[in-house]
Amino acid sequence: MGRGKIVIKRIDNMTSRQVTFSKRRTGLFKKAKELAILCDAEIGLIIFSDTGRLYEFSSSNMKSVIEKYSKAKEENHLIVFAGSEVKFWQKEAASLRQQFNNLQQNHRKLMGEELSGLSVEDLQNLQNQLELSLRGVRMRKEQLLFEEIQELDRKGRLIGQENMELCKKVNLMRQENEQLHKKIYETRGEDDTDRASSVRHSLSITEETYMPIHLQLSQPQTECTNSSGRHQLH
Amino acid sequence: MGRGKIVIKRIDNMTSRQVTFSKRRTGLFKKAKELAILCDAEIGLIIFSDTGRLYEFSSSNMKSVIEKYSKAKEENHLIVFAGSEVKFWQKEAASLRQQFNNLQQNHRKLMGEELSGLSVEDLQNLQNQLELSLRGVRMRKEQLLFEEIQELDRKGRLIGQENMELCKKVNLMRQENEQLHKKIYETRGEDDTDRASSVRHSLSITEETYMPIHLQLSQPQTECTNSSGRHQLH
DNA sequence: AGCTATTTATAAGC
DNA sequence: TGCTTATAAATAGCT
Repeated sequence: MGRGKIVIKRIDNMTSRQVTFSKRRTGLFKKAKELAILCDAEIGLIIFSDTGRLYEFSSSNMKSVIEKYSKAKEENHLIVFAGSEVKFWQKEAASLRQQFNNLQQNHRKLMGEELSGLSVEDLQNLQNQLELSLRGVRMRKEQLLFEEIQELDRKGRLIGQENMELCKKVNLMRQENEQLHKKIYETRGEDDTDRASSVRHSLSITEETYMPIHLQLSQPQTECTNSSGRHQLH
Repeated sequence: MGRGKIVIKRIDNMTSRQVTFSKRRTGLFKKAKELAILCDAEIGLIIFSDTGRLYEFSSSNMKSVIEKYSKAKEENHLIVFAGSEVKFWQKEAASLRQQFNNLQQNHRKLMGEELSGLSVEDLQNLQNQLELSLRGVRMRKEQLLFEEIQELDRKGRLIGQENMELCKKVNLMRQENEQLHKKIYETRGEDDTDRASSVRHSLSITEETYMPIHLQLSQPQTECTNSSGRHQLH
C-alpha cells in the first residue's frame, strides 16, 4: 500500500527505517484501538524501537492487562519470570532469618541469658569464652588508659617547660625593671617613690603567679596504670 | 476499507463482531510482525477477546518484553505487578542482612574481637556486661553441678541401703546354712565333712563380697559413700 | 471461509 | 517531522 510494493525485511537505511517505524507504529496503534472498540476487546501493545524507546498502547491499562496475561499463563508454565525472582528473594530472606536467629541464640548465651538448655560442659566452654573476652576487653581498656595518661603526661611536661621559660623571662624583666627604677630614682630624686613601689608590688604578685606548677599526673618512669578513680579521663 | 465505510463503535451484532474480531486481529498481528521486521522493533501484543480468550504476539518473547517494559516503567510508577513482590522481598532481605550485621558486630565485641573502635567508656560497659554474663554462667554451672552432686548422693544412699538389705539377707542365709550344715552333720556323721567345709568356704567368700561399700560422695548425714569406680551411676 | 468493491494505510517524494 | 499522492493492503458486506 504505497507508491511501490515492498518486501518485509529489515530496512537498512536508518532514516527511512525510522520514518517507516513512525508511520506504521501510528497505524498499528490506530488499528489496535479500533479493534478494541469495535469488538470490545482488551488490548495491550508494547513496542520498543531499535533505539530502545518505549511506546505503548492499552485499551484499558497496561498493568491490568499484564496481570491478566500472567494469570492466564501461569496455569501452563507457572510463574515464569517474576515467580523465580520472588522465590529467590524469599529463600534469601529465609536463610538470613535463620542465620540471624542462630547468631541471636549464641548472642543471648554470651549475654548470660537462656542458659537453661546447656550442659555443664557447654557452660564451661561459655565461661572460658567469656573469660577470654573479658581479658581482651580489660587489656584493651588498660592500653587505652595508659596511652591517654602518657599523652597527658607529655602535655604536662610541655606546659611545665613553658612555665619555666616564662618564669625566666619574668625574672629577667623584673631585674630589668628594677634597674630602670634605680635609674629613675637616681636621676629624679625621691618624688616618684610611690609610683615605683606600686609597680614593684604588682610585679611581685605576677612573680608568684608564674611559679612552675607541679602537675599531679602519673609518674612517667614508674608508669603505674592505676585508674582507680583518680583520673577522670575521657 | 471495505464495501462500505464504518464508524468506529462497538459492533452490536455478536456474530459480525466476532467475525470482525477474527479478521482484524489477524490483520493487527500481521502488521505488528511487519513492523517488528521492517524496523527492527521489539513488540509485545496481548489481546483478550470479549469472551476472555487470550491471543498474543511477540516479536521475541513475551516474558522478556514484559520484563523490559517493567524495568522501563519502574522509574516512573514503581514496578507494576510482580515487581512489587520482588521489591518487598528484596527489602526484607536487605533489612535482615542489616540486622544480622549489627548483631554480628555486637557479637564480635562480646567475643573480645574488633575492639579498636571503642572508647574507654564503651569498653567499660562491655566489661561490665561480660562480668555480668560470667557471673550468670558460673552460677548456672554451679547450680547444675550442685544438682548433679545431690542426685549422685541420693543414688548413693539408695545403693547403700540396698547393700545393707543384701547384707542382712546374706547373714540370715548364712545362719540358715550353718544350721542346715549342723543338721546334716548330726544326721550323717563324719563322712561328708569335706563337702560341707567346701560349701562353707564359698559362702565365706560371698559374705566378704557383699559387705556394705562406703561411697565417698558429699556427706549428707554421715552416710559415708565410696564410689571410686565401683558404682557406675548415671 | 471466499470474494470483491471499497476504504484505508502507507511508500516515495518533497 | 508534515504533507501529498499513487498505489498496495486491509477489510465490510455479502455469499
